Amino acid sequence: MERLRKHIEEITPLSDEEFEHIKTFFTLRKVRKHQYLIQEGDAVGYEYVVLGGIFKLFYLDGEGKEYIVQFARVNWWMCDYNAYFFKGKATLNAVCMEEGEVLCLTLQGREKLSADYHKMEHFFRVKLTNGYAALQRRITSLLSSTPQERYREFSELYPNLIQEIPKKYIAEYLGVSRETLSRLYSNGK
Amino acid sequence: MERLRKHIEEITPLSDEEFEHIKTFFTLRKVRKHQYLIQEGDAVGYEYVVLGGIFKLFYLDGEGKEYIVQFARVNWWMCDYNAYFFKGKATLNAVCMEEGEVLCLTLQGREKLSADYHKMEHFFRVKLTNGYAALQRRITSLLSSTPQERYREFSELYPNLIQEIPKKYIAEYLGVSRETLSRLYSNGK
DNA sequence: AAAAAAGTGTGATTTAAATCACACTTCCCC
DNA sequence: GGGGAAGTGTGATTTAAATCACACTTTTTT
Repeated sequence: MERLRKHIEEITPLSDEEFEHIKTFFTLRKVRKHQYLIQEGDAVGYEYVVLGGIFKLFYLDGEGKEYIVQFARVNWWMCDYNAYFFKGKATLNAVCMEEGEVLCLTLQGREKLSADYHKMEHFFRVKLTNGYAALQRRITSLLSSTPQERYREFSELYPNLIQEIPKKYIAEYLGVSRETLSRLYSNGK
Repeated sequence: MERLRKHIEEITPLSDEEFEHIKTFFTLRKVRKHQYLIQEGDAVGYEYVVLGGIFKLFYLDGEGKEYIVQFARVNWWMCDYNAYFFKGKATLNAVCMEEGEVLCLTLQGREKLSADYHKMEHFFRVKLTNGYAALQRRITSLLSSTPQERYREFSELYPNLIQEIPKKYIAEYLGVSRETLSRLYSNGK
């Protein structure tokens, strides 16, 4: 929980009492490899802040092919936000790729925290601001860049992830086949 | 300005005095066809709320090809948020496609409004929430859907836009060539 | 009202990437 | 520690979409 406090305080300072109350909205969950946090078709009760481990958020098409919308590591937030905010069924899946822990927050929790603490509303707004800007960049990249450029951008943005996760999944994130990705760096990148 | 009030009050009610003060942060600007609101390479001083007209936000690559990140019509917000929030140079362009009006808001304005009025911070958070969810869906679609599926999704989401803007630009939004898009609906969709 | 610019449909050709196929390696998990 | 699953590289083939080319239409501009 101390990690959560640090995370929030990167954006806004909290008093001890405030944090004592705020933290009651979060529940800790340990997650093992291959475990699902969100499953397509189910309601989405929580959003997740990663405390440790690696997760992927992905869409599964009719033929069983995966398309990775997001990876998530420590301090990343992860959810199928369409289902979560609008109380629909998940179209995305979230799975643990490397054992770790997450904190879970319900939508009511999020809204209550935002309503009760201007600070927390501010915190969420700043996080969303950053996230929105990042997604805008990702869209630009998906539209305009070649696979090799996307690979380069990715390795600059997440140099550590490149080492730690199978290239197969990086291909699924970049929107190319694993074979094409493999040829990108065996040939002259 | 009444339209702005209505727009904000879709999310949170405002007293007359509140709105009187809030509106001072916005400046009105009439925009003619082909006019730029944001130009690649420049600093991004404002974000824009559209009161009327149609706008496109796009990336221009080295060969002069356009890739449309977003269209914007009444009540849509539009900006190169990476440049705006992080005070960098624009990599995107925003241009008027059909004469109209926008309200302009500086980053300090936005932050001041958010700090002074919990309500406004709430308003911005809700707008970002919706926007984030929409971009998450767009990414899923760009990764996993075929051009024909993306075209169908687009025409369901924005049936009116389909009529009103040249198909050429819809192609640039969907990430296909205009020829391919043209063949999609001449053949059996 | 005429000229220019922008947008559109459709065929022919090229091309980048997907798919298929298979051998090899590494990672887990019983 | 051995067996199966998961991941990887590389060639051959197929395929969807980009590109090129051009005629035609519509919209803007002056």
